[in-house]
Amino acid sequence: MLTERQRGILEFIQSEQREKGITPSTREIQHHFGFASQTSVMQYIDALERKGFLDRHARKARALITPVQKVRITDIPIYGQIPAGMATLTEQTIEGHISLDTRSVNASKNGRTFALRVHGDSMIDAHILDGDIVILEDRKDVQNGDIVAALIDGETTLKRYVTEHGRPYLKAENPLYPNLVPARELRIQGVLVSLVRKQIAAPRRKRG
Amino acid sequence: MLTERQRGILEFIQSEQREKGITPSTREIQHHFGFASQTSVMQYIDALERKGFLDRHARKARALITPVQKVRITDIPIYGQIPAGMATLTEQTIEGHISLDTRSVNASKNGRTFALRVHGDSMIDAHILDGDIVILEDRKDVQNGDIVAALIDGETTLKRYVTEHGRPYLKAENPLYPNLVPARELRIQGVLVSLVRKQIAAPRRKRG
DNA sequence: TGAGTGCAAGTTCAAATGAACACAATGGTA
DNA sequence: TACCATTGTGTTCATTTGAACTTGCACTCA
Repeated sequence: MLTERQRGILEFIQSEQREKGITPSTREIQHHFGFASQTSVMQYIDALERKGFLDRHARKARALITPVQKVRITDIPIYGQIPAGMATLTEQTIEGHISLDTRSVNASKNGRTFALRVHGDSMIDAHILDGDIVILEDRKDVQNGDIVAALIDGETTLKRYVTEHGRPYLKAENPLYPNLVPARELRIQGVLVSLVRKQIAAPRRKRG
Repeated sequence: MLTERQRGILEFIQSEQREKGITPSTREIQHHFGFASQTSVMQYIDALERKGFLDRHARKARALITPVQKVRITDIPIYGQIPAGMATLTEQTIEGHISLDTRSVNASKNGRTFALRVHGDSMIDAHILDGDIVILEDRKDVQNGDIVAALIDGETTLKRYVTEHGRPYLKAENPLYPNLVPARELRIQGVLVSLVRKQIAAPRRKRG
């Protein structure tokens, strides 16, 4: 699809974006490859754009969008708790951020994506551990069997959403924890789309 | 630390970088905030740089480096198999890439980081599932209890590294699988540092 | 043989862009 | 009071930078 030279140009642009954080100008590319004319670079950029390996913001400096940028990193805020609904998700309650490329997350474009740090082992049978970071999406279409973050007694907890005989309830994936049948409304805050676990260096026990 | 306006400017720069992939020019920032003069923006950028919230490439267009870029995303290659040792980890065997910020991974600076897609349920009791992506590091200091990728019978498998009476062996975290005591040498390819799970939308079964 | 494509050089332009300097108002602090 | 940081305007300058047009060579394909 690409010629040797074209691939070289694209890789140089990408490596500069990754290492320096900025896109090289056409002259900078020119000098790196030792071209006598800047026009050569323009032609390569034309070819790369035509073949779909590059997007360009016309007449803007250093404005080449390569797959490095395209696989947009979503900078997801990590919350400790979501006490009073999504409205209170302010900057203050953010514990940190996590970055993932969009392919790694099952996230759709619509919903807002956020993350929670898991407390406790109530979802251990779903293989979600204490300390895991779960990526959730503020979505409307919750389905039977989805793992969700819900507001119960003023606290956000992670549970499996199950409907039985048309009535929804929340199921813990640990026999030690009871199921939760909502008395009134059920406030779903997000649906699990992805999970990130930072492995601890020296595990104390093999199983819980 | 930052004034309201300064934070607003920084957030605008970051949101443009995230959404459009390119850093706004000083004039673009000016027009977004309705300033009559471009100098105002220059002053804010000065302040942000002085306070350490921004890095600047002098005299280069659209060359502001914000924390969005700083938390360098490590573009980790995902391999399906590592048959014949690290030497054969060529571009061809790469299944894809995954991006994580360096904080999310336990990765040290020394070792090379790579990823494997997990096949099978031999590590189910360590809560590692079929289809999970495990992030590993090519490290020398393997410790008792670490989960490692090792080469066994020409195939890469994920197992727990256990030493007993001074002799190392590989333990599957599933009673259905046998332990593996190496006859000769043990080829450790990487130590588990992190894990990413892409949640499937509609789970068919709750447990294996 | 002619058309098309990739590659490279030379030249010139206009716009985009970072930067500098002068001036001024405000609010807090030493 | 004097000093300083913050905020804002107005103006000007020198580069930087993308872009356009031309010419030339080599190679492939019809």
